[in-house]
Formats: sequence, structure tokens, C-alpha cells
Amino acid sequence: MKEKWEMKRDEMGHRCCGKHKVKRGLWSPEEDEKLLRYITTHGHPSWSSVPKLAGLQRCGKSCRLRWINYLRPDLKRGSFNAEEEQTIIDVHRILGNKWAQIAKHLPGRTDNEVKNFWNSCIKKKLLSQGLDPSTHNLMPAHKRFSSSSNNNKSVHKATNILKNPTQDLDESTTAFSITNINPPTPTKPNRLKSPNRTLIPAQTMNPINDTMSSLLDGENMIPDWSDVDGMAPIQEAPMFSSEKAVVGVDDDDLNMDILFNTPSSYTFDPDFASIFSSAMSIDYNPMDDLGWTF
DNA sequence: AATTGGTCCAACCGCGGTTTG
DNA sequence: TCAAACCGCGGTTGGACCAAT
Repeated sequence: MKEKWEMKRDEMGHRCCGKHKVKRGLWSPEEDEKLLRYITTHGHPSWSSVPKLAGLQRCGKSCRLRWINYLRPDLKRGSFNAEEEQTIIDVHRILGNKWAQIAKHLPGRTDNEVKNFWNSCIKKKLLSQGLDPSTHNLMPAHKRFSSSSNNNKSVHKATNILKNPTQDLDESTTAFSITNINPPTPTKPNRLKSPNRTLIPAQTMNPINDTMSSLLDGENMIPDWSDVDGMAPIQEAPMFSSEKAVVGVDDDDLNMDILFNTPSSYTFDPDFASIFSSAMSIDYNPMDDLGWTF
């Protein structure tokens, strides 16, 4: 049973489209075809005029959304890979819920897709690791580790390392895994809701070091945060080589391990307070990262 | 086989910023 | 200068799907 306001809304159409009665809900293949054909032929100088010109009973907003999130030819389909996931986590840590900005670092992905992936997968993963998804800080003790004893083990180990950096660490072994707490969760393949949905094979994605390196000024390797909004995706993944501590991304299980002398994605000053600041500080401020040397 | 509860994703809503007349 | 129209974004929701019971 519909509420009165809902019936009025349906009768009147979208708020954004005023008096025109428009179709809502899932798009049919016929509608997709009409929109696709129109936009590939004419472009979309004005979204508000697209539905009329394309012969669709939809509002311009709905057409725009359908194009951006589904019909655009450059869209990538399928599950997010480990590198994409790490990119999202890292950029989110810097930008927060700026899904559109985050999506710019993931070619072929939409803000909606990133947002859904965050809410359905990454958020839970961080929570299960005792990390606050909004701040990426370690949550207070009473809020975390309620479900996993492994988490406690990892943090205890990290705490020990912090107290005594030389203990447990050598130059070739993984000393501490920040996220190696839960087994890797295989991402489900996208369900094929729309009848004409096609899956495009995953392409090589920008690894996280692309994202982070784009924040750095070339010569001094100092983060240029002023350009965060304008960051363009970078195609090639520069490989840092350094004797400093390295936080890398494990492709197999998306674990971020702190390694030594391993060419990987990030290099940090071997000041352990800095290395572990993101994982260990409850009052952690993302801008603390500025103290890191890359 | 039917039911139920959880997950995931496509699409909608509403707001704020920008453009236009 | 201002109001209306437009656009883009983030938050939210509805419902399809799936697994457990």
C-alpha cells in the first residue's frame, strides 16, 4: 500500500522533472538501447533534453545516472581486485567519503560502484580489524576485537614491535601484518541483473603506488596535497627502491605488510612511530602522514 | 520445497554548487 | 543582483539474489 505522498509523487513525476510523468525503476534493454544510441550519436549537451530527444519516458537525471553508471563504453565490469581495493582504502583515508574523487583513481569504475563496494565490503573488513572506517584509526578497545582473537594477537605483536623495534624484525621477513587478520574474502562476481549486461574482462589496474605517487612532487617526493582533487590517474606504476621500511600490498590476500628491503609500493622513514601511526594511534590524524618520507 | 535473514547493487532523493537569462 | 534551471555528488533505499535453516 503506497503512502499518499508516494502516490502523489508517482502521479506528478520526479521532483526534479516537475509535472512530467516519468518512468522509474530498472531500465529495460530497449531503454538502454535508445539512450545509448542517442548519446553515441549526439552526445549529451543537456541532460534535461536527452530523454525527450531520445524518446524516453525518463527524467534527465535518471538518463545521466544510467549513462554514467552503466552504459558508458569505458566502464570496467567485474569484481574489484586487490590493488583497486587498496587504492580505495588509501585514497579514502585521505579524502573521506569523496566517492567521485576516489573513483577518478580507478579507471573504469564509477563513484556509485566505489561507494557500494566500500559500504558492502571494505567497511566491514576494516571494522573486523578494529579500525574505524570513517577515520581509519584503531577503535577504542571496548569497541574492537569483539569477534576475532586473531586481531588481538596481531595488535599485541605490533605493540611489542613498537616497544622494541629490533626484536622480531629482520631484513627479509614480514614483521607485522596490519591487515593480515582475516582470510581473504573472495569477491562475488557481479550479478547480472540487467538482461543485456556484459562483463568486460578486468584490465590491469593502477596500483596504489600510482595513487600515492601522484601526490608526490617529483623531485623531493613530498606529498602535494593541494593537488589531491586534481589528481589524474597515472598509468605506469613506479617502483620505489629503498632501504627504508616498506609497506607493501600483497596481491594474493590484500594484506598490507611491513617489509624490509622489498621493492614495493610505499617507503617510509624507519621511524616506527611513523610506520605504525596509522594502525596504532587511536588519536591518529591522517595528516600525520605528512611526516612520512616516501 | 518453503521460509527467512543477510548481502549487494542499481537507482532514487535531496542538497549544494554552478550556470544562465 | 537574483531567481530558475541545471548538474554533480553523497546518502539512502528497494528489491533481487543467495545461503542457511
